[in-house]
Amino acid sequence: MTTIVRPETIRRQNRSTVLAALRADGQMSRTKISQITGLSAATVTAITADLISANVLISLTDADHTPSPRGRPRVVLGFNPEFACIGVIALQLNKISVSIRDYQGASIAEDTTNILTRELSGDQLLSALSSLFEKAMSDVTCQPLMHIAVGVQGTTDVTDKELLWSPITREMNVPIAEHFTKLFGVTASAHNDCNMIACALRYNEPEIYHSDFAAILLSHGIGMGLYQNGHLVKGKYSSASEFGHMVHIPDGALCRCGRHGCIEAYAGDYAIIRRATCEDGQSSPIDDIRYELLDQVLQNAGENDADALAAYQEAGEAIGAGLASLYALIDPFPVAFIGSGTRAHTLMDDAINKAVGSSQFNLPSIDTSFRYYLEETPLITTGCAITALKVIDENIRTSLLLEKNRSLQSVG
Amino acid sequence: MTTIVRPETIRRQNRSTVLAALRADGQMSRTKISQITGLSAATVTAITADLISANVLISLTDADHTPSPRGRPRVVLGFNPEFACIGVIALQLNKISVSIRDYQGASIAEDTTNILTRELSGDQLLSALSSLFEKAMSDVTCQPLMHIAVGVQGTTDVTDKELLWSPITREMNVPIAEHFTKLFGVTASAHNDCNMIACALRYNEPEIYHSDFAAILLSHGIGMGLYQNGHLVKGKYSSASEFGHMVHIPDGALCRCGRHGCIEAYAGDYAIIRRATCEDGQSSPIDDIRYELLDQVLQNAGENDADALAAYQEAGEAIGAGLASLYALIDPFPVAFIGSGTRAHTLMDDAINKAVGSSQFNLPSIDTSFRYYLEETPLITTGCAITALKVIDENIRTSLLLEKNRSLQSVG
DNA sequence: CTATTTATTTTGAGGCTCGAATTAAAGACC
DNA sequence: GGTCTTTAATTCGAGCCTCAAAATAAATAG
Repeated sequence: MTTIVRPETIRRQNRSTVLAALRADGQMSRTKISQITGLSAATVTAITADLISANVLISLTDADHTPSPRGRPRVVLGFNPEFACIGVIALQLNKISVSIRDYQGASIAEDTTNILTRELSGDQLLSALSSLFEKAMSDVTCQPLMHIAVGVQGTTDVTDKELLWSPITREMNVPIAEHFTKLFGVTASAHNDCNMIACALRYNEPEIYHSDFAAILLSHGIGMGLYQNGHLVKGKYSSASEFGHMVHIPDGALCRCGRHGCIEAYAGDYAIIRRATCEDGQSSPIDDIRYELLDQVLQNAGENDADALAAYQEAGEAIGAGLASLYALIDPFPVAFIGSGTRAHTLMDDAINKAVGSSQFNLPSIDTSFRYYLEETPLITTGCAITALKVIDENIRTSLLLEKNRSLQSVG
Repeated sequence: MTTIVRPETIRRQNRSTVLAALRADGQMSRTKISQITGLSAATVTAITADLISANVLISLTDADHTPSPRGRPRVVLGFNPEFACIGVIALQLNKISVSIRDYQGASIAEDTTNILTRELSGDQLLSALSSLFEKAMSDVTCQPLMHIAVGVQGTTDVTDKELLWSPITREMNVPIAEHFTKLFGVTASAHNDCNMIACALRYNEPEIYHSDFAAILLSHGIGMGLYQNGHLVKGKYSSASEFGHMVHIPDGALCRCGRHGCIEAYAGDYAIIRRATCEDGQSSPIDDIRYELLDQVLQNAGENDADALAAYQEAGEAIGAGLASLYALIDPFPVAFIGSGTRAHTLMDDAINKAVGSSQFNLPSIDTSFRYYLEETPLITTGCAITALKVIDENIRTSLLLEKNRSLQSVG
C-alpha cells in the first residue's frame, strides 16, 4: 500500500524538492528555484522563509552580478555553513581518512593515518576511527556536529548501521553507527565504499552519471556501486551489489570470500598477482596489499611477459562477462572504473569489450562508455559528505514543522 | 528532481491508494478501507463518493453477513463489473490465448488457437492476434473496452508498446500496442510473459511473493520476472531482466540468441535435448518445441540414463550459478519456477542448491525457498489482467478530476 | 420500544499551493 | 534628479484537501 498524503505532507515534500535543487547547484535565487522545481514564486517564498528563519539557508551577498542588467537584483540563497558540520570517514585497508565539513560541504579539518587494520579487533578498529575523528573535531568550534558518515570497503547492512563483513578486518558485524552515536550523540551511518563513489560521481558529473550507471572499483577486491532508475541499488538485507562475487567460472579460482570462481578471484589485485606469478588458482589469496608485486606485474606486462599479459586478459574477461550478465539483466549502462587497477586498463579493454559483446537489439543511443578514475579516496569522501548532508536535509524536511509551531507559540 | 505536490495531487494519490487496496482484496467496506489505508473515515467517504458517482465502484449487496452481530451493517464496496472490460492476450510459441474480462477481473469470453507463429510475418501475426480477439469480443456487448494487455515471450520495450525481439517470430520490432490502438481505439500494452507471471504470483500469493522475489520460466527458453523492493525490475530501454542470457560459461554452448555460454544454452528445453542426445554444444538450437523428444529425455533420466541425467545436472548448474550471481547483486530471495521444465525439478534441485552455495553472511530469516508451478498460461493471463486493470485504475486516478468539474458546471 | 453498538456522513478548522495584484529595487533615459 | 521600465519577491484571497468531532443511520439486545 502506498503511503497516504496529508496537507502537511505537501509542504514536507516540496521543502525536500527545494533543498535537493539547492544541494545540486549549491546556491540559487528564489526565482531560479521556482523555475527549476516548477513551484510558484509564492510557494518558494514561503518555503525559503521557513528555512531562513530556521537558520538552514542564508542570503549570499557575494553572488555574481553580471546576469541581469536591469530590474530588481535577485537574492541568491545558499546553505548556511554555520548551521551544522558533518563528519566523514573513509575506512580502507590499512588507511583511515577523516574530514570535517560545514553545511555547504566545504572542508574544515582533515586528517589521515595508516594503521594495519587487519591486526585490530573490532573494538580497536572503532577506537582508532573515533580517536582520529575526535582529533580532527578539536579544531571545530562554531558548528554543531549533526551526522557522521563512514564509507568502508565491505558489506554493510541495508539500514546503513553496521559493517557486516569487510576485507579490512577479521571481525564481522562491527556496529559502526552505534559506536559513533554513543560517543558523539549524533546519528551516524556506514556505507559501502563503492556506493559512495557512485554517489560522488553522480554529484560531480550529473550529465554523464545520472539515472543508470555503475562505478566499479578495481583494487585488492572488486566492488561496485550501481544506480538504476536514479536510485542506488541496495539489497533487501545488505548494501549488496557485490559485482566482484558474481560467478564467473563455476568451481573456478579460489576467492577471498571462500567460494570459487568469483569475478574478484580473477580481477582483484591478489588474483592478478597470483595468475602472473603462475601460482595455482586454488592457492590462498594474499590478504595484504603488495604494491611492489603489482607494479612488477604491470611492468612485466609492458615488456610483453606472457603470464602478466594473461593475468590482465583473464581479469578483463571476468569483468567483461560480469558486465555482459548485468547488461542482460538491466540493459547496458555507462561504467566508471576507479582505483589503482585502472592503471592497467589498456591491457584489459580488449578482453572486456569482447566479453561484453554486442547487445541483442539495435537500440538507439545507448551510452556504454567506460571512464577511468585513478584515485578512489577523494570520491569516497565526497560521496560520504553528500550522503551525510542529505541525511541532515532529510531531517529538516520532517522536523521543521515542529520548530515552526514552537516559535509560533512563543510569538502568540 | 522530485515531482512537486499540489493540493489536488493529494486526492489523486489517495484515490490511487484506495483503488489499490480494493484491487488487492476485491471488495471492502468503507471502514475497512479506512483501517487499511490509514485515511480518515471522512476522506474515504469523500473519495468513494467520487468513484461511485463516476460508476467506477458500486455497493455490493450480496456481501457476507456474519462479522458484526450488532450495529449498523457495513456496506461493502467493489468494482462495478460493467464499468469496463479489458482484453488479455497470451502470445506464446505456436499458441495464442485470448480472454475478455470485466472490471472486476472475471472472465467474460475466452478463446485459444494454435498457429505456427514462426511461419508468420509481423503483420500476419498481428492480424492473427486481432482477429482472434475480435471474435472473442463479439460476445461482449455491455461493457466498453478500455485496455488490451498482451503478454508475450520475448523482450518488449520499456514503455510496453513494442515487441523488440521474440523467439516466437523472426520479425523484430513488432508494434503490438500501436496495432491494437489503431484497430480498437483503446490503449494497449505489450509485456514480457515472465513479468506477467511474476505479477500474477504477487497477486495470488502476496504473503510469499511480495517485495523481493523472482519467477523463472523453464520452457523452450529461460525467462525471468523479478520484483525488487516491491517493484518489477525493468531495464532502461527494454523489459530486460533476461536471466536466461546471463553468461554462464564464457565461450560455452551456442545460445538461440547467437551468443555463447548463456544460461539458456544449458537450461532451455532445446539445450537439454541437445545435451541428452549427445549433440555438440555448438550445434544450432532447434526452433520448434519437440515435446516428444523432451518426454523421452525425462523418461531416460528416470531410468538413470547418464546423458539425460547429465543434461539436467548441467541445466541445474547453470540456473544455480545464475541465481548465485543474482544473490550477490541483490541478496537472496524466494524463487518460483514455472512451466513444463518444472516436471524435472527433482533432477535439478541438487545441482541448483550446490551452485547457489551458502551466502557470505548469517542473516536471519532469509526466504530462499523454491516453489514450482507447472502451467504458465493461466499465470500469464492473470498477470495481464491485473496489469490492464491497473492501467484503467491509473487513468481514473488522473482523469476523474475533470469529470467532477464537468458535473459541477452542469449543476451550477 | 429504548439503549447500545457500529458504520457513515456532515461540518468546521487548518494547511497548502496558486494566480493576480502589489511592493521592492535596481538600471535606462531625458 | 526625476520618471519609466524591468525583474524579483511578497502579499492576499480562492480553491483543494484531510482530519477530528459531532451528527446521523441502521442494526441488534433486552
